[in-house]
Parts: sequence; structure tokens; C-alpha cells
Amino acid sequence: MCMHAVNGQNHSLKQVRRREIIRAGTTVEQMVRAIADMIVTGRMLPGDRLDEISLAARFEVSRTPVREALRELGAMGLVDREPNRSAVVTNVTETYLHSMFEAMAELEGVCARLAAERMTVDERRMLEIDHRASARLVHQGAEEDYAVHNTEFHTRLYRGAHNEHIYELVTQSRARLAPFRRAQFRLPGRLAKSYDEHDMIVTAIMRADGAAAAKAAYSHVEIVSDASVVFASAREK
Amino acid sequence: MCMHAVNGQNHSLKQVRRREIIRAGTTVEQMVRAIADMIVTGRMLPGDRLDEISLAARFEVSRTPVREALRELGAMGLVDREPNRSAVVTNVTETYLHSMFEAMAELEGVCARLAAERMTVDERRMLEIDHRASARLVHQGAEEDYAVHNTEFHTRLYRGAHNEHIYELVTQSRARLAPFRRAQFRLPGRLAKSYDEHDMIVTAIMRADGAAAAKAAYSHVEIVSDASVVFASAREK
DNA sequence: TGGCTAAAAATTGCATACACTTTTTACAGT
DNA sequence: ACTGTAAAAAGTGTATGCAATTTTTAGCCA
Repeated sequence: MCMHAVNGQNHSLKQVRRREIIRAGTTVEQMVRAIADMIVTGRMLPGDRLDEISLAARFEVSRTPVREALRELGAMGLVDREPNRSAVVTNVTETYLHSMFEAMAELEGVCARLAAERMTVDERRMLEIDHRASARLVHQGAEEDYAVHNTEFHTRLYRGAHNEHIYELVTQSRARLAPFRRAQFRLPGRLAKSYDEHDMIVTAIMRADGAAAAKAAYSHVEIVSDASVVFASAREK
Repeated sequence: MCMHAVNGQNHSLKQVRRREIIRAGTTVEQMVRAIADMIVTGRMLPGDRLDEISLAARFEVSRTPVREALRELGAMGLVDREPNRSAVVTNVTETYLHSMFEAMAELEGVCARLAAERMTVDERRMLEIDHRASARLVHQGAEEDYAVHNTEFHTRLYRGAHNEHIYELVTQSRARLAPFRRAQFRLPGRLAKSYDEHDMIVTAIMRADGAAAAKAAYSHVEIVSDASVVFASAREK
């Protein structure tokens, strides 16, 4: 049986319905953002399968845009794809995880150094104000809120380097690392320690001491301890 | 007219024919490699359009895999895509280009430092031998061959850092930068200068002097001069 | 000639169909 | 029960079709 006429009709209706739901950008962009968010925020864990049919059903689209979204997520390193196999939330070896933490430390170091040399007066002021304000969160033990502050703090550093490409690299790396650094601030005393480390960075930046800022930012990432603590959670799957 | 039966037949035949042509990986992977190569080697210039229909015809596939390939190239930063518009080989502002060169210099610096600290005896030996051998190419003024050597030399550095993630970042950045650093070794005296700079890096690495290696590698990228010289060629389009 | 507009053509976005591959299930023989 | 295997089910890869959008072309008027 030939359904071309019916198809057109059906298609139209769906199109109209979709149009209302528009949030931002194309269907694929939305899906990429939505799925990336699920991975980065831990609602999906390394190893979890992402099959095209389920995703298509979930987002109420056909498999075509789903596949494009998965392709993009694959290029971003958030999912692994192998021919004729379902996509899977990227899981990495301990060695590779370590290399990501180290790369992150190096990049943070570079950003902090450049930020110390280049931040505008306004940027420095905002960084310091925001940092000081976070002391309250530490005292309250507000882990969630501190995590939000922490993300902003680092984003300020990355932006402060005034280098668009480095910003992209470090942002991409941070996203890929996110699934493996969950539960970071739940370790006892971690909040206060993080604050002190931020303080070292801020102080160096206010002095425009690039070398000190780089050193402080590098050690803030704490390659070794984080990597091992965190890996357990990744393997639980 | 309904062509479903015919479709099946036709499809089958094409499938069989394609199977013979397999080179490596899936159709999309092959296309990504092929197109990326065209961009990186300059057979396609920044600003050039990549329309799906022509590409589909060129590679003898339907638009579906073409779209996936373009999506991936977009994620890699080699092409720009906007909704309802043809993909275009990425062109960048002078500011962004400068940020890429700077990022590259920083990354090379990190790689050189880590390489100086971590390269195995074999890696150091191979680096030095290969470097010494390139002196002949300089004397002959063999630009093409030196360019090949140069690529290998830097790859050795990146690998020598013994950090998989940094390797990925620097490789990705190098690919994105490639379209804008064409014709590098055609400047008079550039070959000899490049050799001397390599020599500084190699010497520092052989001494396991990370700081010196980093400094030498950083200045080797020559952010400012390259950026301006090279930008002309990008704009010619 | 120089725009302005509207129709036509070209092109992209997405849905659907079907071949091919992988995974699961069911069942036979041991 | 236990394993091997074949059939069924599920899932991926890609071609094709149509709606929506952008680009081009043609014609019009000042």
C-alpha cells in the first residue's frame, strides 16, 4: 500500500505541534543540550546506553535528528559510538581519567596565569567579591550552593584569560570530566579546603602574579586524590 | 506512482557496489576524514560552501550520511553550520585566529615540558635522530619534505608528553589552525630558523630541562608574526 | 539603470522505509 | 540443568520523500 498522501498529512500535523514547543535552536541542538546536560549532571552515568529508538520516542522526533545529536555528542567526547552498536555514555580507563585531570590542571594553570596578567579591574573586583561571598556558603555547609559558586568561579578564571580558543578547550574538557567528579563537595572538610585554595588563586590574581596564580590553580585541581576518589563512583555501574 | 518494490532492488545493488569500495570504517567516518583532509590540506579554503547535495553526489551516497559527517565536522570546528544554511569551511576573525595561535603555543609549551620530563630513552633518541636528519632537508631547501618532517616532529612532542587527553586537545587545535597557516615554509630563511628552534627544543628535552623546553616550544609557535602573515591567505577568498 | 517584489528553483530539516547487524529468545540435544 | 544454535526481535545504517526555508530569477515600476 502506498501512503504518500497520508504521510504528508500526518507530517504536517506533527510539524505544527512541534513548532509550539520550540525552546531555542533546532531540534538537534536542543537534544544535544538536553542529553549533554543529563550526562554532565549525572542523571545518566558512564556506561548507560542511549538507543536511538528510545531517544526518538522520548523527544517525540524521528531517529534522523537523534542520530545527528548522538554524532555530535560523540564528537564532543560525551558518548562513545561504535558501528552497529548503541551509543553509550563515555566511560574511561583510570589512565585516561588521570590524563584528563592532568590536562585540566594544566589548562587551569594557564588560564589563571593569563587571568592574573589580563583581567580588567572590573573582572578582578567581581572575582574577589564573589569569592568573599562564598565564605558564607562554606560556614553554612551549603554544598549545593557552593558547587554552583565553584562552577562560576572557574568560569570567571577561564573567561579572564581573554582567549576564546582556550576557553573552548577548557570548557569542553570540564564537560567531559564532569561525569567523573560527582560528589566532590561531600567529602568532609572539602568545602573549606576549596575556599582556601580559591583564596590563594584570587590573591595571586589581585597581585597580578601570574606564576603564583598558575601554581595555585594547578594544585587546586588535585589530580591524584580526586582521580582515585572519584573513579569509584564511575565504576558503580 | 509507488516505487517501494523498485527501491528495495535498487538499494541492494548500491549496497553491494559500496561494499567493494570499503577503505576503513563506516561511510560517515570515511567522509569525515576525506572532507577534513581537504580542509586541513587547503584543497578547500575557509568560506567555501559544502552543500549536502553536491557532497552526496560526490561520494555517491544519500544526504543522510552526508549530514552526519557535516555535523561531526561542525563539532570539530572545521566547518560552520547554521540552521537552513549550507555548511561552510570555518573562517575566523583575526582575534580568534590569534587566540588559536596563543592556545597552540601554550599547549606546545606544556607538551614540551612534559616531554622533557617523561620521554623514554627511545623516544628521546628517535626525536634527536629525526631532528638531525632534517638538517639535510634544510640545506636542500626541500620545503615539502621539511613540512612533513615538521609535522612528525611536533607529533613526537605531543606524544612524548604521555598524556592522552592533552594529545587530543593539541591535535584538534592543530587541525583547526591548519587552514590558516598554509605556505609557512615558503618565507625565505624560514626553514633554517625552524630548524634552529627545533634544535633548542631538542637540546632542552635531552637535558630533561622542562622549563627550557617549554619556553623554546612556546616561542617556536611565533604567535604574532605567523598570525598576521598567514591571515592574508585566509582572506583571499 | 536601479532597486523592489513575487514566483521558481535550490537546499535544508525531518519522517519514514527497508536492508543489514547485533542481541535476545526458544528449543533441541546432551 | 547446560550449552549450542537457529529463529525472532530489536536496533543501526542509509535511501527517499515531502514540508519549510533560503536563494535565485524574472518581471515590474520608478
